[in-house]
Order: sequence, then structure tokens, then C-alpha cells
Amino acid sequence: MAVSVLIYEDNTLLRESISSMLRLDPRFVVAAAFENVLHAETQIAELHPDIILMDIDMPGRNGIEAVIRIRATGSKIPILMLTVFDDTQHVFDALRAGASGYLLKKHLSTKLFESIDEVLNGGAPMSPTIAFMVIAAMQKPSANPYHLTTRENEILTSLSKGNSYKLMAAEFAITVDTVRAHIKKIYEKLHVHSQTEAVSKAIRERLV
Amino acid sequence: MAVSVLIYEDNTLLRESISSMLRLDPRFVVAAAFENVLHAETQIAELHPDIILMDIDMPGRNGIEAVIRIRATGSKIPILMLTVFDDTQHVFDALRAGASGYLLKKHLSTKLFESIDEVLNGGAPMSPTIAFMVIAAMQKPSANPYHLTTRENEILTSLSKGNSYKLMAAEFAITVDTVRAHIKKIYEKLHVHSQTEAVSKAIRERLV
DNA sequence: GATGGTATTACATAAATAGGTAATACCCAT
DNA sequence: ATGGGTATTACCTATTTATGTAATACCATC
Repeated sequence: MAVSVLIYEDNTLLRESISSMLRLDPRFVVAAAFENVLHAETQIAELHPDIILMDIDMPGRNGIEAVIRIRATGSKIPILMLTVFDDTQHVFDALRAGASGYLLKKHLSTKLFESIDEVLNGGAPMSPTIAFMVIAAMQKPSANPYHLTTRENEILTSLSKGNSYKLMAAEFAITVDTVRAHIKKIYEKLHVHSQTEAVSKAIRERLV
Repeated sequence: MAVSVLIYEDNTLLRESISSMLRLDPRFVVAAAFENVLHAETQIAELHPDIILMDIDMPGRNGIEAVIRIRATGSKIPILMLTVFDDTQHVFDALRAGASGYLLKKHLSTKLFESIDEVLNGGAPMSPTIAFMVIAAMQKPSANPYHLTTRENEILTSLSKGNSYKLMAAEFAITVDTVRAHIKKIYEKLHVHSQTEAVSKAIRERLV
């Protein structure tokens, strides 16, 4: 039984080209190839493809929005994003939206089949530079961009767990006034004015 | 100029096997192959290899600890982890420690050269299932495990940006008392008792 | 039309936090 | 030894939060 592939790609040339590539291999059948995602949900429900190839940048509604809508229907169908962008924001937006993999168009000719296979076998294909970005995002930034001292870091970490001043005082065996003093310094260095802002910044920027 | 590879692998058979594979290709030269990482830092300083292949599970000191120590010296040398484990904890520990890629041993024979090339070209090779785990971890959990209402979600999101009750009241054009009311409900549902705890939980569990 | 869930506003009080000022002490390096 | 950075404690005041209680209103659904 051939793998049914549904394609969303606004560039006609590329759309045809991908379809042709897939038709060369009898393991695949192109369910359809559309130039926009305006009716993606219903099209998917009707065609029930095994995998979707989705361009990220399309006029009208882009591929990321489409992924969000598709996932909102509860569908777990694998969606492989195709794109020329390899900037952090696009990649992460797409992955967070629920994309299953992320393939740069320049790798299309060499990696398309392999990528589809990977997705269908529970993998998550990514172009190497994309994989690097993803991993880099998981790793702590090398160091201390706000020049927090050791103690300030301890306090910020504790604060980020939701501890109150009292609890921190007990945890570090110092007085509440000292905790306060450290927090004042932390606010200065982080340019914030409340616990919430500090914690938000700390967690989002992986300071803790 | 050949790529100098340093190997850490406690299994003698596998260590020899990897060395042999690499010797088959004139592009590579094996700087050394050790059975433990006890002196990794000094060995790296002496041999200055271009890339390290690091088994994750070794007696005495494991590969993850070794990566942490190596990164602590400030070295940015690419480290490709070799492992039989593909459980979430091992993978994430290694990546967070600063590993550059993560190759399952069962893919060693087919992917070793390709993976080394990827690492040296700024990529981050991962076995497909590993890549899937990493992406899955980045994605939002399907939905609303705490059954927050639309409004509560809006408030929590705003709170997580560090906004005060006053600001939120202005943002949503409601009174501060209403904001307070929503926050009370949020605390109930999240089982927390302060902004900091709520924000911490929200960001870490990707509710916002 | 009754019911349940959500959204809204109000008032009150106790607790926690933010920001200012100030002083002491320790350690490291010049 | 002297100074700079860090850690510590203290006190004060204004603001913000946490929590409880209570009431009204809208909307969908049964």
C-alpha cells in the first residue's frame, strides 16, 4: 500500500516538482497538491493522507497557522515543514505548533524520501543546521549574561521555584533582609521590578 | 588535513571497531581511543582533536559527567555521544550538558561518517527517534491540563510576562478586582499560592 | 425557565513585596 | 594595606498580593 502524500506549496514550479519526484517512486502516491491552506482541515478529512508536506511561507495563511489549525482538530497526522528559512523564530514557531520535522528546501532533492521515511517511522527529520539550532536552544547559555554573583544566582533559582522570601531565608540560613537585598540587586541587573518579571526572564532565558 | 578523532568507549571490541572504521577513510585519523574519561581534560588539551566520540555509559565516570567537565574548561570542541540508550532522561542530560549530537550505536555502522561530517559543518546529528524526542519536548502539551478558561489563560499569560494586576486590568479593560478574582481561580486550579509559583509552573509546563 | 459554568465587580484584612538608606564584614588582588 | 566587589543585616514606608466573602449578569444547555 503506497504512502499517500498531501502537498501544500504556493510556488507552482516547486509544487509540480515535488509531485513529480514522488511519482517517480511507486512507494508514494500524491493525494493532492494545493497552493494554499485555506481549506486544509476539510481537505485532510476527505483525503486522509499519511503525511503532509507543508510550505512554511504561503500568502493568505502561512504554514504555521495551518499546522496550529490542523492540530486543533485533534489530528496527529505527521506534518513535514518545507522552508527556505532557517532562522530560530520560524523553526521554533513551527515545531511548537506541532510540526513533525523541518526540511530546508535546498535539501529537498537529496533528503525528501529519507525524511518522509523517517517521519513515518517515528523520527523527526531536520536539516543539520536546524537540528543544531534546536539543540542549542536546549542548552544553557554558556554564561551569566547579567553578571549575577553566585549568591544572586542561588536566590534567583530559588525564587524561580516559587519560594517566598521567608522560605529562601530559611533555605540559605540568612535573614529575610538579606534575601531582600539580593533580590534588589537582581532586579537592578535584570532591569525588572517584580518577582514575576524576574522569574519570567530567568526561566525564558534559561538563567536557571 | 585529516580530521583528528578522539574516542572514549569502554567496550574494547567496539572501541577497536570504531577505530578501524575511521582508519578505512583517509579523511580521518584516530588521535587516540581510551577506555575511560578519567583524564579527558588533559588528554584533550594534549591531543587537541577536531571531534570527540563519547560513549555515554562507562564505568567510573560516565560520558555525561565527562561532557560537563570538558565544557567547564571552556572547550567548545564538538562531542558526539554514542549510546544504546534512547530514553528521554539520558538524551536530555547529555544535550543539556553540552553534547553536539547523539548517535545510537545501532546506527553507528551506517551513520558514523555522515554524523561526523554534520557535526563539523555546524549541524547536530541525531538518530531519528532522538530527534523526535527532542522535538516532542519542545511542543506544547496537547491541551489545558488544568482546565483553565479562556480568560484565565489570558490572565496567566499576561502574568507570565511580568504584568501587575493594574496593568492587566488596563490590558483587558476590567477592574483590578476582576483580575484578582481570576487569579484566585488560577491559583486554585494550579494548586499554587503566589504569582511566582504560578508563573514558574506555567512557563515550565508550557501552559503559556 | 432552571441550572451550571463563566465573567464581572466590590469590600475588607492580613501578609508579602519593592525600594530607599545605611552600616559592617569578608575576601581577593593590586 | 588598601580598595573593590560581594555578602550580610537593619529599619522604614508605600505598594502590591493573597484570601475570604458576596453579589450580579450572561450564556448555553437541558
